[in-house]
Amino acid sequence: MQDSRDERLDRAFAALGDPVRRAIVARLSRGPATVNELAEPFAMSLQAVSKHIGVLESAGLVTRTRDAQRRPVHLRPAALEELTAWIDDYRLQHERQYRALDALLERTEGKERS
Amino acid sequence: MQDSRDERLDRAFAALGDPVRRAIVARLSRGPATVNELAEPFAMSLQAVSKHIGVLESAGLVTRTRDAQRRPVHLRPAALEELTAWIDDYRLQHERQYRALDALLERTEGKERS
DNA sequence: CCTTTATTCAACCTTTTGGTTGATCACGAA
DNA sequence: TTCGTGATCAACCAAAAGGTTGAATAAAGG
Repeated sequence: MQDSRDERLDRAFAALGDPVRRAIVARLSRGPATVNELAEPFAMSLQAVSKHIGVLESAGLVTRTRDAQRRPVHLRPAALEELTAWIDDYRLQHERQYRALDALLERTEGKERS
Repeated sequence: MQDSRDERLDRAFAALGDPVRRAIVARLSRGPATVNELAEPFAMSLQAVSKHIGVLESAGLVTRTRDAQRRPVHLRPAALEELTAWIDDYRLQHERQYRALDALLERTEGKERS
């Protein structure tokens, strides 16, 4: 599995595009949790939740450690940061673009009036 | 199609989990573009790109206007903002959580030493 | 009108995703 | 060693995603 920045973004954004996985991330923001704990709120098998965690892990959004038989899951805030960075990059570029356009229109109007 | 906040987030995050659609968003951050213009960089049919735009639109990330036969696509920065808001919410909560934990550990160590 | 240009609709196909169940593995406790 | 608990692996299935091609629609330009 290659791991370019684009591929990481693909997996991370796609991972968050599922309500179960977003709920898991939300839960983990309050601290690590085991698979059992994470599965508890959902009306689905433990295995299904385990798969969701696998998806989050391969997206770099969480890590798994070991504690006896348990496999506590931890949030990886750096991955979240990378996502906001990507979004803000283009959101702010768009904003700048519009400010520039407004300025241009204002100058043009000025000329037409004169 | 119901349109709860969760469903919008689902669609928006999932929409960005595709490199073609992220490239389209990146392009649109520099200003509106027609379907033809948006399709130009990709080695795929116009129809496929049109579908991608449809996905972005139903996620609320872009809007389509009309200009003669053309259907210029525009970025909707408010939707991007909603995504960063969601992420930052949990990213910051996680950070606070850790600061609180650190503080607790520090106090405990202090007691053990005394 | 007829043609060209820009785009969408529709049917279809293949791959991926999100779930299931049953078996297996890893560990701690008795 | 055996048992119970926590989690993963594997095989399978239905539904959704992402692409294709061909036909249809909308508007401008001869």
